[in-house]
Amino acid sequence: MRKAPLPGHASLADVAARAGVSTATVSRVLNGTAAVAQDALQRVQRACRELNYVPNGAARALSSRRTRTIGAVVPSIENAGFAVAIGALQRWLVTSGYTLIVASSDYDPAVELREVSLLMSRGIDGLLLVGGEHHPDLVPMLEQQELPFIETWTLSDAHACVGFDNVAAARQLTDYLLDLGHVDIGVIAGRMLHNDRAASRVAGVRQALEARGLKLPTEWMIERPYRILEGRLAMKAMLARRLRPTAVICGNDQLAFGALIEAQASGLSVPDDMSITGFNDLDFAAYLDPPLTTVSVPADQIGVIAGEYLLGRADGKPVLRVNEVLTKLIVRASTAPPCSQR
Amino acid sequence: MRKAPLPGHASLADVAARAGVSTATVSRVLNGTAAVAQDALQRVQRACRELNYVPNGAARALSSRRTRTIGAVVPSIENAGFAVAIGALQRWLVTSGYTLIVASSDYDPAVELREVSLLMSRGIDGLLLVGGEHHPDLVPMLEQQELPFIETWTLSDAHACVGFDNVAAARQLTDYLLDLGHVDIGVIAGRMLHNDRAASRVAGVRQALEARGLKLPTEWMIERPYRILEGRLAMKAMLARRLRPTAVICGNDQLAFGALIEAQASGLSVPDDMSITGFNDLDFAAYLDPPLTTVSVPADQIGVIAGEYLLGRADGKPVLRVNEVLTKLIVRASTAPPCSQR
DNA sequence: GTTAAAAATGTAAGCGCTTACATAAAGAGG
DNA sequence: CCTCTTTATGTAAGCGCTTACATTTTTAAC
Repeated sequence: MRKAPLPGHASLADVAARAGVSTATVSRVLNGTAAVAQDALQRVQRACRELNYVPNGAARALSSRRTRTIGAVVPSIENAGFAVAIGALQRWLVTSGYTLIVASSDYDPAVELREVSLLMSRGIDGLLLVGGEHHPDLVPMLEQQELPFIETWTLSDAHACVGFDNVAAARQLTDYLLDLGHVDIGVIAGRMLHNDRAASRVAGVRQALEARGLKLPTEWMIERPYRILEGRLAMKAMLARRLRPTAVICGNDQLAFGALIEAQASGLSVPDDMSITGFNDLDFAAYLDPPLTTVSVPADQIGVIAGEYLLGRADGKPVLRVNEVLTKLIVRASTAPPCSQR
Repeated sequence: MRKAPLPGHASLADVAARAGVSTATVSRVLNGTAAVAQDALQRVQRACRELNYVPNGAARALSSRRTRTIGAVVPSIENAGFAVAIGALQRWLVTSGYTLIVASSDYDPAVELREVSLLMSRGIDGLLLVGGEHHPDLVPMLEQQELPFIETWTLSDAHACVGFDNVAAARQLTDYLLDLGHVDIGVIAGRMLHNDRAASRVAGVRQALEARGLKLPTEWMIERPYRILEGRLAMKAMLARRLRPTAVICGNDQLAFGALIEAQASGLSVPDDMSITGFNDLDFAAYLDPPLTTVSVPADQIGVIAGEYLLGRADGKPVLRVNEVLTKLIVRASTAPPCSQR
């Protein structure tokens, strides 16, 4: 049941026939897997052009057992950090002829598991995951199918990873505040359920505090989704407490943004009356009033390194299991010593 | 060369053998394409579970001639609007078992063409594009391969589309400013080269102006990439002019943000000394000081409708070629009548 | 009980590539 | 000029599914 030789949908066999060579030779030209004589090569290229030949990826994947596709499942593609990493990853992959499938898990391990299953049945050669906290069936499934994967935004001692130590980063930020003289420090964290990065950051704050004999009071610890509005609400709640902290560490820049405007709306001066910090150093952080002290995270590097790892694995090349990227404390004007110190 | 019956990598034939049925029956169970007896169905499901069966998407795509994958090529996945649309599209697709491949063109038609070629050769059943301005070879290529595609963020009279009339939206915004009494209106536009949305918005401003016998002076028309910093620079340049406008229309919220802080840094009061508007109504727009007057765009709707269209086409169902979504003028506090009017 | 129609299942031919392996052509060495 | 490599090309067997078609089993109708 050979199809009619329409100009569209030409197969490799059509190209071979037109170029007067075998399908094997055409395949060699297309993939550069073996030397082909000059004239044959040109005849094949010409035939491809004339027939508007578009390779059939499914057939190629089936016979070569490589899909040339990488999957990425992130909590939310709308999150600027993940979007940047995804963008960097894709731009890197395309230089090797790979495509990228993306999916969002909405911070739900069950959804993440389903998405990964779908990607696997669709066919991928590698997978990018965020964080180290997954559905219990996820990693066994990946290992059982021998699918290379890498965890991002975290450092793992079990799996391949590219990221940073969230605990240490938060500790550094807290130490900076402590060194400034702050003692009463509050936290507006992201939701910690199914988000080990958020949880680690809070743990880092606690560690730094405890190292100086301080504690994080329950009433100064508020947990909210990563949104500007939620930051406002959280700050409003915090300011309603009997005592208020002199510095508030926020889980990310959005929460900090919201916290900042709410503090100002309540008549507080930042940083004079209260210091506020963010995390991620998104584009707007430098332009808030006052400019936000935060921690920059090289999301693009994370994406690229994940790509290098995954393609390396796909090609059987040696790769590093653990890839640490550097975060940096960006001190701007939203932090200062507490009133009492001046 | 039958592979060893490892627990991983079981094929449909392995499942069939274990369940004591033919491969056709297994396929029917998996796809629900035909009725299967109760007991056979259960035996098959059990066998799948026991063998950890994962379907081979390449084989499925090859024989069924459907990849169950949609492609999306946007200018930049880092752009919040596109990220939202992509997220909404993916969440919609997954409910039908479809996956999404994404790629960024960086506002370059040549790159867009390459990305689309790559996606086509990898195999997709439909394609989302942004805007109506492409490389001349792009649409012919899609039509020749009979690949369903839809243009987004724009309305087209030639192709399928989901979006809005950028000219009309900008006109509405400008009319609002004109009604407020502004006569001296400047524009900080996004780069118009290879971005018909940006160009259309400027055209809309011009139309509204001309309808009242006004013009957009060259020195009040600045074109910059969509970034906060660029907005600052643009405003700085505009304020350096001999005469300054009483209102500045910015191509998007980022430019408006930058313009706003630069105006304030120069000692201007917004909106008293100058009105400023944005476009898109991103999350931060409502929280700027003053809150930004802008135009909201339902990016999530665009993504979902694009998904409906593409899946509809893939299933041969009737679909609407033109899908208009509604933008809305969001009046906040960054706009007011000009000084002279008060 | 017989027969026709409906329902369930099986058979096997591809889908369009890649890639061992076989074969032929072209150089190299003596 | 003939054999031995080396290089270029062809042959054909899958890759793991779907699906038209054939066959068998069940159910319904009379």
